[in-house]
Amino acid sequence: MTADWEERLREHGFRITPQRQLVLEAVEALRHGTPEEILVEVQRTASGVNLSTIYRTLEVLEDVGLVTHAHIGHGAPTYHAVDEHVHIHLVCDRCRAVQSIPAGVAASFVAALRDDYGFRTDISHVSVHGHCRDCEEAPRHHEADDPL
Amino acid sequence: MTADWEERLREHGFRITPQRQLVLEAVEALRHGTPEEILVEVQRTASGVNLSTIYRTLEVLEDVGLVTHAHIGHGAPTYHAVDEHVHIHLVCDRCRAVQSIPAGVAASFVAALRDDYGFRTDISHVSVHGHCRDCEEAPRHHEADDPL
DNA sequence: CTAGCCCTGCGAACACCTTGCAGCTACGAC
DNA sequence: GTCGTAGCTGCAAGGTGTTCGCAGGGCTAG
Repeated sequence: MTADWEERLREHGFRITPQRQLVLEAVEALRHGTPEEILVEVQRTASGVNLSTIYRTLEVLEDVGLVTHAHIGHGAPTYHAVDEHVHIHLVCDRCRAVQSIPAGVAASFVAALRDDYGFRTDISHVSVHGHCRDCEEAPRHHEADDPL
Repeated sequence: MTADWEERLREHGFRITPQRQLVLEAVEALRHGTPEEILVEVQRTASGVNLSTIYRTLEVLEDVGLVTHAHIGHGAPTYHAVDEHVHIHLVCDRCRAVQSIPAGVAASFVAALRDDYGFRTDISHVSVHGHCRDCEEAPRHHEADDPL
């Protein structure tokens, strides 16, 4: 039996390799993962895998539509599998917390962008910045001096 | 006569320096500028200014509320003066074009986030990714192989 | 004018990502 | 099964964007 992801890679002329399988499994296991985190997860099984392989593999997997990425902070992007529910990231700029909410909340906004500007929005790629409930209620005037 | 920006800095205990003035003027002149672009603009007047000073100055100016930044691509953030009209960036992932639209378009979305999730959205900090009208109408299957 | 501390320039360091290359391996052809 | 080749990987070096430590200099209060 041939798994769906193998099919997907072959369709696009890519080969099936242990590394590609491991990266895909890592992404699914982590739900949200930076390339670095994915590397660590993959290395639990295969310690020899290199970071550059992670990057190249993620690019391939994204190309064939098995994973997507979103820019949450300003640094590392986070990857997740496509069969997850489509969601939007709410990023608190004060405490760095990330909250996921259903994409439906933005439906009318997305529709307005499409109708008024002809812009097709990739809503899962968006990250919304602001302040979460907790930080808003406790308005101390210093932002996240805890280095994460 | 004391300019408004000087007042603003003093209020927060910061000093007035030529570098801070030049950076602020550069941001206002460029309307959208990365730190690197701001450096170039500043160096047209004062060639000795260093990049690290740009970063530190932008941090100070943002702290006192004279400039803000938004993450447009995945790389350099762009800074702009706060007296600009609040706007949202529409980023086309295919042709890299950036379009600015009035923040009002997202009003109901922002309201929903506030009411349903207690999240206070900094809408000008958001960048929305997707495909612009032109790229959507000409669906060629290669993305921006022109290296910008 | 003077003293003190903030601010700046400089260089090194850091984080994140990409690239060139040599060897290995998946996979179609036989 | 085995062979050949092109695609893939590991490694190390390099690139870009950003931060930090330090020593000297300039802004400001007194």
